[in-house]
Amino acid sequence: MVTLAEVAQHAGVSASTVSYVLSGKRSISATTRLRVEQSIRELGYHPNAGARALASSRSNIIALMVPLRTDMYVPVMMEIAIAVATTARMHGYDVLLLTGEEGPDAVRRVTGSGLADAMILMDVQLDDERLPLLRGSGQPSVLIGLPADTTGLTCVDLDWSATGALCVEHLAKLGHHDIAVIGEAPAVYERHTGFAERTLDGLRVRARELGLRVLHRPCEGGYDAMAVTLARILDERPGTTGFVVQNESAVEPLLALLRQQGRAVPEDVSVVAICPDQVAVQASVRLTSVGIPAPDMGRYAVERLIATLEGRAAGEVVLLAPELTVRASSGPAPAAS
Amino acid sequence: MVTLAEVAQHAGVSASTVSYVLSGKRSISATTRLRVEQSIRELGYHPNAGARALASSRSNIIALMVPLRTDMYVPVMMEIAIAVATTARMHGYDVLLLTGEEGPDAVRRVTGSGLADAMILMDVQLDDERLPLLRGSGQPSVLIGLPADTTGLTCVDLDWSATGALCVEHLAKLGHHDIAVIGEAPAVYERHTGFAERTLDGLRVRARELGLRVLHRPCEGGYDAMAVTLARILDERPGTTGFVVQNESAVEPLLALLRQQGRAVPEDVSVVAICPDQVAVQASVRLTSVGIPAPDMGRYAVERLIATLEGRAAGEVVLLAPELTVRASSGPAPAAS
DNA sequence: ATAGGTTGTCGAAGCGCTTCGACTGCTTTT
DNA sequence: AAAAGCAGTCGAAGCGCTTCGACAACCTAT
Repeated sequence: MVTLAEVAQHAGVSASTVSYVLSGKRSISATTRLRVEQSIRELGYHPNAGARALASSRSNIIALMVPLRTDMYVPVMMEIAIAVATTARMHGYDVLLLTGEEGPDAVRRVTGSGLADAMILMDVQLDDERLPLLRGSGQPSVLIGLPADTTGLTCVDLDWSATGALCVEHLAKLGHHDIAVIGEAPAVYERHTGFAERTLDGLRVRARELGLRVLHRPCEGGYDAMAVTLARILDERPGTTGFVVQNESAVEPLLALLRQQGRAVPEDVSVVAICPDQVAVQASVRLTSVGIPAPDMGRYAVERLIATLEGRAAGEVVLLAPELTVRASSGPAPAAS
Repeated sequence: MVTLAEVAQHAGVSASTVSYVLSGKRSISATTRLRVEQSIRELGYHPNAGARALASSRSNIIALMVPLRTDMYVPVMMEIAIAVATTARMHGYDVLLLTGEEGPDAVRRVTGSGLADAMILMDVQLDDERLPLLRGSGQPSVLIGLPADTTGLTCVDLDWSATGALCVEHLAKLGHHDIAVIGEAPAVYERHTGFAERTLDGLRVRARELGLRVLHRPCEGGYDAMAVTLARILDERPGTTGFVVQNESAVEPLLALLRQQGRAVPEDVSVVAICPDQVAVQASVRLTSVGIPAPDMGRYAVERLIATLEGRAAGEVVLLAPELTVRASSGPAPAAS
């Protein structure tokens, strides 16, 4: 293993000079810099991470806490994680992968040991138990998701409330009056995950303003669960012509079931999904959808975090505006029979 | 921030004693140990990760390199990643998330800087450019996937060749003669990803032994691509009654298209999928499938790695035996018309 | 009783880096 | 021409921990 001292000796300068060449924190003459850089290359020098962390008390690591539940759409999580890792690298940071499993302890451990300089938390619940710790520790952090109380916290999220409103507006404009919302699995609501509740609220409020009727049903993914849920919905509100689907894994089953029952999409019923664009275009009917900008969320989170680390920013909530793309699954409501 | 020295002072012992209490590397009297542990708790001490890494030259971090491509089934990646993180934590290790993007440079960086003690590589290609570096660096590592040359490497993977054979055997036993294989996206074959090629080889060899005809077609996911692929297959081999699907995102489209064409599953055609069990049971027809044991793969990888770090193991290839579960998508071949 | 082991503890020497103050020659200002 | 400033470099002091050798104090065998 090559050390700073060896590079210094090879280049004929002192260790501190090499350090300053590396960090750029003091001016170095062009000739010296070149010589040092040459030595670094020749010897294949890599600064030792531990020594660096010890001396500077900065690890250049960002901790990312991902949920290990699988009841939410996993590819979105993965996309966010990858965006976080990629963006972090662009800024010279590495990413430590923490699972939600450890819970608050992980926050304590990472904060206390100086393992990471900052944290990103995903899958934030409205009343998340990690938040008091985070506030108390003074650890720079960004939440992906919106808890109930955001004082002193930096949060990045899709504006789910606006997302819900947008879906219902689209259907209203097309003349639909009875809307059914296929929600996430019941467990998601039970643990008060912000995005699910906010979507529903935003949707309901706008629906009321527009004079639409809304029926909301949580739904596990898969065909069997969807079949039961759909049957109940059509039983209770036979006139339902618009569907908003938030649970990605219910989308395809819904389309298949509707087809099977002879209800044409979009002639008889319209479907609006809340899902990544890639899913929307790969479905059996190209779906009118509000996209989930996972990469943006990851990227923003890292950028906010680094701004905070550099003292360029403080607690703040960033809500990304939702965008609805009209595709082939929504159309004018059928004339009332 | 509380330091070792402060704990030592509080407990009335020397710093080294506290260190030995923590590591258990020398015997400590019960009374002293208790006193030290008490002080640690009272002061809320957490060892500093950087200092530890510097002094011991072990970071207790495992680097996990995940592909950032999205042309392969993402949830499997995520499941592996989560299993890796969870297992690693159980052994006192943290996980650093590296994206494939950096490629060989990441290996150099992590190896050189002592950031991580070991690496796990996913999405290994048959002739992976990271391998020479890995061999050269002496960095302990485990591959999830099987390259062409495994000398000196530790690898964990599903036995894809046996998987392919298993699928074809099942269909043969049911009396099918003409088999079509819906493969991964062409790009996956082009970059010589081991698992795709091995599956195909295993399947073909066994098919020849059993006297079956096999037609293989790579296929992007989604309805449109699948429609084209299916049309071509049925055009070339109208008598095809058995399908083996490796590309997860082609499965549902295939089922929908067959249904649409009036071919009943499993009465007219049988479908065997290679996918996680969860996907198999959630599909519109409960799929006969060979499962992908993602959590096992992650867990094994970490356990091998830790064994290597502790000098309890050397390079070795672990192939997990595939298991086929019969569900509702496969049945006896229809009588020849 | 004495040589030889154990057991439990301490002190000190680093691990490889960052960073602060100090110093040397210059160039600029007055 | 002296004072002041600046660019460029160095030496040394740590950062908080692990680990090695040393050394008491005690226990066992002869």
